[in-house]
Amino acid sequence: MRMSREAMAHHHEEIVRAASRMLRERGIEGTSVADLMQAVGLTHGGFYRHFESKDALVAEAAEAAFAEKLQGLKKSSKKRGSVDAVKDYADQYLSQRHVAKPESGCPMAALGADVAREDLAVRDVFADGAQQMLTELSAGLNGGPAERREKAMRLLAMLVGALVIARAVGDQRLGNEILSACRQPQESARRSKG
Amino acid sequence: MRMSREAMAHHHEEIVRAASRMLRERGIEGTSVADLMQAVGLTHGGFYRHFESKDALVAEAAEAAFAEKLQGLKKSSKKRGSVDAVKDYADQYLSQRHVAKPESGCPMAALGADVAREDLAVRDVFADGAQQMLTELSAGLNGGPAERREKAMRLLAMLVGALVIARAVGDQRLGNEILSACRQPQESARRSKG
DNA sequence: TTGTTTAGATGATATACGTCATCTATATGC
DNA sequence: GCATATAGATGACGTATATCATCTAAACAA
Repeated sequence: MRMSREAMAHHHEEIVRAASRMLRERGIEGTSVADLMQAVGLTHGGFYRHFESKDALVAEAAEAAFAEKLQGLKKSSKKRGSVDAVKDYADQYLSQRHVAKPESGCPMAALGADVAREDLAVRDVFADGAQQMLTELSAGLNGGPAERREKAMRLLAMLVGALVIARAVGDQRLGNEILSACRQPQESARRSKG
Repeated sequence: MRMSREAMAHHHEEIVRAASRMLRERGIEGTSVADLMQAVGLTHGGFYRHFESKDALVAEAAEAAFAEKLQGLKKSSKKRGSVDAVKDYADQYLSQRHVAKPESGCPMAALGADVAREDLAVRDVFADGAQQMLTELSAGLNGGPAERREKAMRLLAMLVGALVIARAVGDQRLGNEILSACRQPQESARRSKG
């Protein structure tokens, strides 16, 4: 039966929210339209009134996942300043909790490999998200603009890679060792010499 | 019809080799048993004479992919020494060619996220492969044993993350920028001050 | 050489998937 | 209030999947 505009908008939101979590947890191919709709309390039939295709949903869901992560980092920056915010972000990023909860975690680590095989629309969302993330991270690093951007790229790459590896290896000891090796940034070399 | 022992061993090898490439290119869920067998010139029927399940194949194929990569790095180490071998490895790792050719590339970047959802057998293969890779990389870095291992972990994480991100973003410019930001190791900070 | 084992081919089964057609009950426009 | 548009439910279609049963021809053991 037909729903009100608000009800439909609400459903749309809920579908995207659920998808952004389910996709990160199960991967793109592991997430079925029917399962997703059921998770929202609907049946599969209405799906195509909201999205042109599954791919279109993936793009929206990825956007939502990035927005969620960026919002957190931006809020934290305003409260504690960029430097501490970035430090905190890295620490939380490299936590066992993040390893265990991909559904609320970084979309690049959870979906990066999958997205590499998707169409341009989704990959553009990832490019946008990565750019914004780099801007936010570089604000918390020191050096000139170019150097800060370079550092942000290296930091982001290290974070994503550490998480991917820690999740892939069944060995928790190894995973944790990698996380903690990456937890202290470039400063560790300097510190260990002191 | 029944094949000779050697013929069967040869087929087994070819299936694993093809799988190790196809899995890295298409992902685990994107690789079907039938497609794989067809790529080797066989039909799907014989598959279960070689492997107990698709998961068992994934484990063997992942092992083969790691072995291939480790062999290359070890050979290079013996020829040019560990330090140059690791530098070369990082440069090749962070190349457009590697971005474009996942089927012959790093299994961690291509399959890490998928493997995180697989059973322990496959994840143990990944743990083993990562350990060996870390040993090999640390030999080409400087510092005490503990520091070298830590550096190797940070390097490996950065490499994997850079590749995952570069592949995910459709934007080639951004991808290349990230690759080149990661290409020069910790030395870049020192260099830029000189 | 004969009998047995078996690798691979063929085909089937059961399940799952994305997408679409149709139906129904309700929200919206007049 | 009435006519129309439509969100979601139901069900179907076509395709794809992992796995298993059966068949057959060839390799191996005796």
